[in-house]
Amino acid sequence: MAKRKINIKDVAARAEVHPSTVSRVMNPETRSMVSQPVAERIERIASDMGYARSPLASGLRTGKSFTIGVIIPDLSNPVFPPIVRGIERALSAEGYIAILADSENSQKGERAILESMKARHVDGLILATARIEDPLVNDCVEEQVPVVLVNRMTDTHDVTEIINNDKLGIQLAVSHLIELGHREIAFLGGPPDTSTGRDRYQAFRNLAQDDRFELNTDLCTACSAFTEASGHKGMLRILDRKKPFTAVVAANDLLALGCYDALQERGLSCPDDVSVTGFNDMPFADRLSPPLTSLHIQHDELGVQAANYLLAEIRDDDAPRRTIRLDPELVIRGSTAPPPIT
Amino acid sequence: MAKRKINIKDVAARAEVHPSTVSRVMNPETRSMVSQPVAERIERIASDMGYARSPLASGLRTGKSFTIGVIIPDLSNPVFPPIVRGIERALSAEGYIAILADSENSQKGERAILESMKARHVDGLILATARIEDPLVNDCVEEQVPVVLVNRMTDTHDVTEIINNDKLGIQLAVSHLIELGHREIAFLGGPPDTSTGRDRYQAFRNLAQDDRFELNTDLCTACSAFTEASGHKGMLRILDRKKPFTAVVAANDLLALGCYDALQERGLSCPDDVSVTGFNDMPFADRLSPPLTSLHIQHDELGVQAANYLLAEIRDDDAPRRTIRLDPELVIRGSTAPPPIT
DNA sequence: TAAGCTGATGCAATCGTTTGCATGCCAATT
DNA sequence: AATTGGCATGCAAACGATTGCATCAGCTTA
Repeated sequence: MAKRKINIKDVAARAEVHPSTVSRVMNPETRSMVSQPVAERIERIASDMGYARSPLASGLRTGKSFTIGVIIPDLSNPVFPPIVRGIERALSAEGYIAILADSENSQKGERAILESMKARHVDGLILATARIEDPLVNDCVEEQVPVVLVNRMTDTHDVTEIINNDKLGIQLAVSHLIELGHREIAFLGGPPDTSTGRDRYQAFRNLAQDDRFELNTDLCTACSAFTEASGHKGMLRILDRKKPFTAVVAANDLLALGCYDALQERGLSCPDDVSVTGFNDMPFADRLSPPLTSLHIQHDELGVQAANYLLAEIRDDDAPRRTIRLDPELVIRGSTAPPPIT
Repeated sequence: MAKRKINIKDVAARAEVHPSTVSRVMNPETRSMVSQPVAERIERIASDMGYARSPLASGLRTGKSFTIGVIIPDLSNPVFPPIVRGIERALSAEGYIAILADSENSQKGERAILESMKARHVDGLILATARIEDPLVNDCVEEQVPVVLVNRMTDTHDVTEIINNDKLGIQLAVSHLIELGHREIAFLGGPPDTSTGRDRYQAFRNLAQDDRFELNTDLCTACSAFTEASGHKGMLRILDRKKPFTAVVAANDLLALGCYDALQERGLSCPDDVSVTGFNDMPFADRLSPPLTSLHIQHDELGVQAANYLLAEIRDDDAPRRTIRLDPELVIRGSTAPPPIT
């Protein structure tokens, strides 16, 4: 026989006080309104009876749900699980929970998810799906739903963003290649409608202007998604242009993997013929063949900070919006080596 | 100016009917109670006004939340993201959402998460954390919270479980090794308090009894967690016993990776000196060095089925509990080869 | 034509909390 | 001694939906 769920009234009855008094005791904010001895007694009785307050009911009344929506473009991209984990850990420490959805990279999916989350009265949202122009973000801002972007940013609005310092990352990768002696460097870019796609490319171009190496746009291409397949196709495009190069900077590890495949198909060896750098330092990057030189980003920390800033905005409407950039670190592994001697 | 959230009363007022009528129209179950023309009019007005019903409020009244709790032991274990994805996809197709939590392999964490989820009135739970003796599962069963286990099973209760066919998996791995000519096979097992740990070991032992090869318990060990570090330590234990062997069956890919490390430390080459098989066929297993021969399990499908069976149990209290075993497939890659010629 | 039925809709209580306001008490102030 | 003030608590109306029951109109049927 399932013992009936006990509620605030049961506690009140047993303690011979009014339910509202119990409510005040249970809520840290209002706890001070009730006298010490009464509060203590109620607290004891409540825990004796195993009282647990119903977030549904209180949420209904207060409009808060202690629930955060998290939308991820693709959970099978290994960057995201650690971020989600960080988010989840930071949220649960504050009594919030995460409701997770994977949009599978579809804008339509995102919209549907967003609606469903708003209907559920999430207190805020963490989006890892943002594009440079993103109507979803607009909607949230307009409707005053607190939102924080993680890993990607948007241009159109003043929103808190927790992202990686892409400029620094690309700098580190390129410097490393230049030090090894590379001068003809290809760039395998991400989708230009994402900030990670655009900014990494921009950083790459800007470096070239510093005349540390020459930019050859024939050696640059943008892939339509951050996937192996897309990286593979992109690399083939570059190869087909028949311009010489000795290194590839990929905007993401998965693209780098696609690049591995394309090189192999064309009989080129990495790193003997071509060096490759990735971006993200995904789990097990050290175990790939060859182990991938990549930029380690602070996945967990990205998630943790996103969660914390979101909570700050939830608690204080006009907490300042900011853009936090976490610095990546170059991890040098076996996919980069000096260029072949010609 | 944020347009105020419109509710069922607003719609009722505009349509000049009673809120209850609107409620009936909005709910497919009761839709038939109201006459066609009125229903249509209400529906039109509701969508004109952009009405969205509040799951909180209706949940409060009905006791349902259309929310499912998902507890994962470790999101950084690459088996889980695809499972979570499958779960999430299947749930959202039916209007449910997933609230995700990572217990970080701690029983205490699990308990806390469970409480928080029950307080939030989840309609059911999917646990990927089950141990063979699992008090959490007991609690759920006792309190009649629908629960489905995924990837792991428990002995103590009659609960629906969606798991991999471990016996078949181990059979496939061992047969493969025997065909290659191996006779002295080591076993790197998982935690014996998990079904995946225990059953894989049991399957391994039973095969030995079929006298296809000889079981040598000196060549078998159990690791305390499904992690690389634990696999590494386990493999060193086996190596230190100085018994000859030419192959290792690991109960999980991460253990196999730890095994790679241990072998390398001792100057042994895989697969030239020792063949290794994994289990799970984690993403990028094909790109490891050497590419890992492993058992491909249907991650997505595991998740999808878990979600679907859970929904079935939610809708029908006494839907039968079952144990579904999905068959894995052996994927042969570069970590297995004939034993060295002596 | 009265009784009975059916189908559509309204009524009001309910789910479990929160919270602005009212109340009542006691101590302090003048 | 009367007024003021403050503190602790009770009261009751929300929050937004659902649902058993009542009602009522319009039919059928005897």
